[in-house]
Amino acid sequence: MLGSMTTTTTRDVRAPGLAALAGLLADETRAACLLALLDGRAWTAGELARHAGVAPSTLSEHLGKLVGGGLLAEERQGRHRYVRIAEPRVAQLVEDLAAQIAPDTAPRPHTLRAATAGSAMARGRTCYDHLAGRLGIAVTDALTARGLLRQDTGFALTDPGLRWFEGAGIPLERASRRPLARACLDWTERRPHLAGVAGAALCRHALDAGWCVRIGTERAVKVTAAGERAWGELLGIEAAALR
Amino acid sequence: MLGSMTTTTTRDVRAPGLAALAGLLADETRAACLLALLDGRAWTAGELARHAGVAPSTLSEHLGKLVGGGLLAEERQGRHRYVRIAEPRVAQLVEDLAAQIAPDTAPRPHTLRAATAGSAMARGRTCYDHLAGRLGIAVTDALTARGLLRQDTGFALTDPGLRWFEGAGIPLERASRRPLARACLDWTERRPHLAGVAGAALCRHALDAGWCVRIGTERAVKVTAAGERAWGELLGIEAAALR
DNA sequence: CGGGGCCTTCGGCGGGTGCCGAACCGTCGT
DNA sequence: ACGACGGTTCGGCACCCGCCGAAGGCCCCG
Repeated sequence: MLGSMTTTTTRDVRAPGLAALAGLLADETRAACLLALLDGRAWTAGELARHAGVAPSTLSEHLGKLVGGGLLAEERQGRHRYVRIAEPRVAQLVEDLAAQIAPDTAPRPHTLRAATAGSAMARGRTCYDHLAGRLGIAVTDALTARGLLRQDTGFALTDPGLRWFEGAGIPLERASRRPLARACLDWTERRPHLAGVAGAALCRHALDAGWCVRIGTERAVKVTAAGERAWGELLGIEAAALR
Repeated sequence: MLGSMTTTTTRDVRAPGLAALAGLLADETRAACLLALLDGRAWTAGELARHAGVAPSTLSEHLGKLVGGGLLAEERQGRHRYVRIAEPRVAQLVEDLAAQIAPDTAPRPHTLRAATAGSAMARGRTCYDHLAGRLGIAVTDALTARGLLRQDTGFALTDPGLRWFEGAGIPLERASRRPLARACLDWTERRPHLAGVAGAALCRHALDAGWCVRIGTERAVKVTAAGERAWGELLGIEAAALR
């Protein structure tokens, strides 16, 4: 990644790569794009322009930088330019960065519509490719309480945890360079939840199996009736904790 | 942290906090300062100015931004202004960011002096408050091979691992909000090594007990003769792996 | 084949910011 | 008490970069 960065430097003390990478994130419009793309989907340039509130021409230049920097991957289809986050590590980086921001610095919603949308997001949402919000926390806590996930000495699945995934019919790609389990700090709950290969597999399975459905066009997800049963049977999660 | 950031925004889609935080890292001079401060020590403003190759007045302004943004903490002593990384999570953020940069993008050393210093750094160094380089990898691998650290399902100490730290006389602060074990991606070896509370405690103990000593004014560390014995007895690390 | 939608390129504008040198202030040493 | 030194403030300069509108290209659809 970061293919287009110059390496010309007089002193090896300098860090052009680091500054250039941070520079890609250091613009409000580009940051808004990356946060929007954290939903894991591919957006068109026009959608992002309207979302960020800038002219299409302006956004086109931003996309050029983000794609050139390796943060985004693009896919041209006819007259549309679809763009998505290039790699999970990019999503992780944006998440980590966002988690550094003090909670009280985050803007509060003003309108009722934004408030209800916000509370839906707080209940449950996807964070790139895994579950977050109160739902993500509840699942992570349940895994931990049942001895399937270990958080007290780090963050890793246990052997019973591996068997649980197998028993639930959720295959885990173990050959991946990506870590099997990783902590992602939730920026509404300020608590870690399950990310990594296992987090992504669990989220995908929950959506495929109809345990959760996406609501609206945002990242928010809702637990279905079937989901309440499944989460309860498999992890002993109370239905009340999912609402 | 990030106390001085404005929250005035017309749309909650915007992410002024994220962009502002990234903006602090998006300058070559500031990035050079942060990388230098990754040695965990406190530097004076003048040292940093000479290190970065800019006028003292210029660096003073940079320090104002970094301190104001909560990334650095300062301590005034007489006519000196000592500055250090404010919190471990800031160091973690810089490490994560640096790890994103492609290895072949990293500048290669030009002079012989830089090359030898580079190889000393590659052998062993500190990464903020824990061990890195080949030494850090060797220790992490040895912990993993002995079943004290689990990397295959995430990154966490095992129960024998907890007892090992106790038996070695290395106390672990368990009440901390900081994770006990965390993976830090080494940017010379491109492999994870032990960070977090356990990594910091192990590094501090290794320096206190004389297993390692700092060489030069950089982050590089060297394994002593006593260290070779200790690493061998406690973790079965071959002396050859430490050189 | 023509029209409209999506995107990109280009020119130009304005604001932000990194940089320096000069002047100033406080501290430490002599 | 004086000078040296480290750090800061200020003014000014130059550059970079985000923004827009206008114009053009490309693709799809009618």
